[in-house]
Amino acid sequence: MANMKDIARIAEVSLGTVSHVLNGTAGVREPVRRRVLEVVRSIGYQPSQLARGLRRVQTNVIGMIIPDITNPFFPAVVRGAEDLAFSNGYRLILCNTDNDHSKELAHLNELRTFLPAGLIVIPSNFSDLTAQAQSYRAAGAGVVCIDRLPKGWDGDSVTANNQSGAYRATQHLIKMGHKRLAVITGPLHLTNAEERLNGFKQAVEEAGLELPPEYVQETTFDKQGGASKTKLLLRLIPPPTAISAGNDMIALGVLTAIREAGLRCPDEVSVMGFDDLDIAEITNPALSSVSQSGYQLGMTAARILLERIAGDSGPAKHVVIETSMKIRDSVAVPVLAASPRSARATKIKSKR
Amino acid sequence: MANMKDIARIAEVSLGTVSHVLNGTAGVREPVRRRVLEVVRSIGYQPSQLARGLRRVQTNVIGMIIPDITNPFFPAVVRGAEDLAFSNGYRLILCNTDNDHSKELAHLNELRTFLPAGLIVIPSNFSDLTAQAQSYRAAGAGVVCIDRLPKGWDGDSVTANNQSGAYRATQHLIKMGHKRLAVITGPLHLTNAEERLNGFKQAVEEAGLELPPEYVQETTFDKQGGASKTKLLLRLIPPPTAISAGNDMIALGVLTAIREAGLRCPDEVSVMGFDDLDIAEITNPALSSVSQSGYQLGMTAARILLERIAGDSGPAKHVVIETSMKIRDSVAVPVLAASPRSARATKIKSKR
DNA sequence: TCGAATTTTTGAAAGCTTTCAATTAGTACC
DNA sequence: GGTACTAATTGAAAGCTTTCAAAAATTCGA
Repeated sequence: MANMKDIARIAEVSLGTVSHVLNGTAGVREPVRRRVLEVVRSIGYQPSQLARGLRRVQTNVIGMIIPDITNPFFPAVVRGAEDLAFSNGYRLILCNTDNDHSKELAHLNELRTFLPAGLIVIPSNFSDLTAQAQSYRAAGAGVVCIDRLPKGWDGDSVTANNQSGAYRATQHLIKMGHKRLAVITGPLHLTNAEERLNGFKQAVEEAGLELPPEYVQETTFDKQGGASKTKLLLRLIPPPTAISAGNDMIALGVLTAIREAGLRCPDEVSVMGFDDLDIAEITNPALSSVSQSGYQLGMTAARILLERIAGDSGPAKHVVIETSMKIRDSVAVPVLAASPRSARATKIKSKR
Repeated sequence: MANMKDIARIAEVSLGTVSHVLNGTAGVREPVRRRVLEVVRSIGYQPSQLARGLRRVQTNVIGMIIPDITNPFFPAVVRGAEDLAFSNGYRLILCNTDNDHSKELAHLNELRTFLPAGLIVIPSNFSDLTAQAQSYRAAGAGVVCIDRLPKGWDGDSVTANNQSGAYRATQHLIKMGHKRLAVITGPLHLTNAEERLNGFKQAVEEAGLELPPEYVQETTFDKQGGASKTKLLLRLIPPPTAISAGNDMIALGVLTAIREAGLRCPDEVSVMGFDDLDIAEITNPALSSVSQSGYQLGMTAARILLERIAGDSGPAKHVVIETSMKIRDSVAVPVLAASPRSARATKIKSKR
């Protein structure tokens, strides 16, 4: 591959001049500039990112660390980040941690040796990111934490307004007439799961409703967790008439478990999701959910990172992205009978 | 960050020796070796991937070029590749092309300057990959093409057995008693779409059934395409009793359009998908589909690439991954009446 | 114990860019 | 046309590693 030395030779200028033309680091007389550019074009020269990065102590790489690209919420996040990064000349190195903090650590240590311009991280369980980020920042790289925050995080962050989203979703259930609301949360050491639970509790308390401890179940953010906890909830006496799920994957499990228990959603049990994944439209019944834009999450993180790279050294930024409600068919007015199990279920059309 | 010079100074050896210890490129006497390793450990040294790549003319980066990570089939592919790459010390740079060959070209040109060890590519529409791959290979980088192949591709490839998958799926429809089979294919300039169509046709011909040209519809690989072509198919006289979709996203649109036309699946129209995405379990009715493992696709590509990196310079490899049928509820025995539209639909349980 | 053969270790160069101090060219003004 | 500037250009060093030829150390056999 051609290098700057070739350009310099052919254009009959020095190496330094070629660099100045390419980077605009010093004034270059117009005819010379044109001559160099012409050679660059004709030869199809592209600067070595390695040599450039080595010299500048910074590459055009952004490390993106996420739990698992296979989880349907994350691709949009990655895409949002990639789009903005790409259009600004940056490239993404994608790393999956499977929520394993030792895998995360391995990625963090390895990525450092690429001298990335920055990192966008969805922290793993019990992440040690706070300490690691310190050394990245010392090396002049930005670190933006998204979706959920490790404990003690004081750097830039982009998160959804989980609390208000869950709060409004729960209000919706209450307005529909539900009095016995249960919640199946994600792992509560994750800030997003915790915030959603807080939003739920806030709405329940404000409405003066009781919340028996058995009505709050914690599990993993997946279908299986949702299904097993739902089985448990439906066996309680009295059972809840509505279940608020920590995310859509959990909600998927809830729907399955309701069906397997011989009950019908929304006739006998209402379900509310969170995330508004594409699948929410497809489930039967279509899932009402709190919509948060993963794409915007990722893109905002990239935007903040680019600002940092451009030199912004102001105080930490905490962007909170608002959610919106997507009302579909999984929530209805509850059956009035004390024990819905024995009640003659009457189909009541959900309000749209 | 510490560098090899520091190690050499502290361990009281030369730079070359440190390198030899780290890479095993020359015999180093045991006590010396231990001394160096001890310093490396205590200082937490990690080699600069940039300097190493620059010198070796090859980095531990693999470029992964795909149409769009947001498309539900691709995350598993990426994950399969990442898992094997990561465990062998390689990192993935992820690039989305949106099936736009100029965007693909931009990525290909830019990636080159990272001196990647190789590329895994799902080619875009009208991809110019064949020419580009040449120059990558000349630079000692492997290029593996997956999922679909650009025209004239003669390099390594990993694809699903699209033809046999579609063939067997269509046989299944025929065995269920369908005589009027329609197909909605993806863009036929994509080899995978074409192969699936061929498999479909093969089964139809072998069964001695007629295939009116209007029963073959081509569209994009998405919901919308599936929906609009289905509307068209259902207006034909006579309409098909079964529709084979080019992939599950198309099938999703087919299901929606059937419902919107006031018909029922599988009672009045049977539907067969391709890919067996996670959503296939969720649709109503659950979608019968041809299952292909994206994870295995990605992982196999990474395996071949690693073999190439390790020095294998044998002839091009063409791995074909077998598919399997996932029978669910979207296919049933067709209603016998000549015009299903007017027939009194009788629910017939699909065989499992 | 000596010389030859082998193994270890060393030092410098190369890979490609950016950057800085130093040099050269050009401009403006008298 | 010459001086005092300013602006443009140059050349070398630095960033960190690998690799190769050469030098030094060790081993082996007699």
